[in-house]
Amino acid sequence: MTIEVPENYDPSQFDRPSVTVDVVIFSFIDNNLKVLLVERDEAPYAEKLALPGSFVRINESLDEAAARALADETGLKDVYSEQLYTFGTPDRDPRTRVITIAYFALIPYSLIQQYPDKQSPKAQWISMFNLPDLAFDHGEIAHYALTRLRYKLEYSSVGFQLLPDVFTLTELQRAYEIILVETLDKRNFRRKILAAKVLKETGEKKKDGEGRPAKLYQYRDDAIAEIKTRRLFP
Amino acid sequence: MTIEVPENYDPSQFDRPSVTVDVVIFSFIDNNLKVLLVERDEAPYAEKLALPGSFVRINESLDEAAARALADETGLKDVYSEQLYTFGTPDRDPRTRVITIAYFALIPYSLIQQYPDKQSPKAQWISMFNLPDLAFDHGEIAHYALTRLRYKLEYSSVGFQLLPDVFTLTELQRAYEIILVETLDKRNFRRKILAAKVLKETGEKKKDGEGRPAKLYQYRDDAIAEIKTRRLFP
DNA sequence: ACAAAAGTGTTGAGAGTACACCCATGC
DNA sequence: GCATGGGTGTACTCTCAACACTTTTGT
Repeated sequence: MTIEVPENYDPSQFDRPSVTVDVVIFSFIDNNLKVLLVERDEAPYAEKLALPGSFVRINESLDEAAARALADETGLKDVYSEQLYTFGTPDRDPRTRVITIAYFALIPYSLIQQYPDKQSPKAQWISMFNLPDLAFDHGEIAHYALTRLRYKLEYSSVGFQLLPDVFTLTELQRAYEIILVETLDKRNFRRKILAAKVLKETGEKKKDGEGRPAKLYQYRDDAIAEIKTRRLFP
Repeated sequence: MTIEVPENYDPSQFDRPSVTVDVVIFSFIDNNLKVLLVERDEAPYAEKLALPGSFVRINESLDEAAARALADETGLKDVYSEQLYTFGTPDRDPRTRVITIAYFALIPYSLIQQYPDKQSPKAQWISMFNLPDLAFDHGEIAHYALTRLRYKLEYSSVGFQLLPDVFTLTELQRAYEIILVETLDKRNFRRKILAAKVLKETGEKKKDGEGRPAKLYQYRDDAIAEIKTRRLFP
């Protein structure tokens, strides 16, 4: 919704900043890390892409606002999401002072495919490694989220959240490799992921594709995703 | 000119939340981790202690607002400070909707002692291990900051920021032990701290105190405080 | 000389890393 | 039977963790 404001509109007359949430929604699609972006059709930055976001309503929590923004664009609820950082330089939105609490979320693309009509027609999935200029400081926010995602891949095991319900270890490894931009040793990767005990075999095997069929795994809901790293002090 | 407004926009009411910063300021005083708290003299929570904080002004960044809040209570500028988390449940302040961006800061008590008159008379240093009930959700925020501090002690080496300009390794170890609530091995502690190359000897020795005089160290400004931990994947 | 705190090395265990071949399936 | 990707084990290295005695000073 937009309203008309006078020519002499002066943002500083509002002594309260506006508060929004913006969500960096990642998924792994076509062997690529993609982020969900929406077209803006209002000034400023019309025709630039932006992160999905929303004003924080007066009676909802920040987490709720982020979940709502995510659901508006994807139709999904109850996905992995966490608060990222709060961005609030005075000039990040040229219209008025806007402080945004950024979130990041990981969703399996299979859920989107299941209900394709629930995804907003304005939303599109763009490769994180080939981002266009985004509106506001959203490019910076997206890259901050990527850094956080890489960091989390290293000390926890949230990688599954980006993949379909069932997947092979090779597919999981491929996702790690593409996001981290490096190759990993197959045997060591498997040993560590399995040692973390966050996966369970489904008993099924992947039928399509060439070569020997791969075992299919899924995430154990009861598992704790944090992998203990060595501590600095014992 | 048009601007975007919330979907539930109602011009007759103020639908913008207030935005504040609150700062958890730690120092190590009298062999204890202490946090700087201020007396409130207005309702609600009059006579309860609260974190130092301030409304975010319309033309200052969040970092600037936090630095200002910190300087108002301590007289100090340019101290270690970072954004912690943003708290925004609708009822955290009973008067009105207030979203607060929490920061945490580490300062050496010696700086306070140097200019004692610059510290606000309303401010007091309270043991983090014996906190009274604080106003709003400030108790929760302070404990969140403690968790972050402990975590940072383990993978980086920010411990010095809590100590005077020069200190002995035993004093530094004592601080780690008290904050982490565990005893550390003296030889292993020294080896790791020195291997991180964030300290330099001053050449001086501590003269007072009993026993053999200890070498005095200070922080190397050019050092990088992050200690590399083992990565999950090579 | 003794009390008090500073300072210093070594060894065993466990995790990390590097590396190459056999297996199951479809065509 | 061969092409394709799946799956497996082992040896070396390095960091971590545990542990006790000597050194320097003041009294």
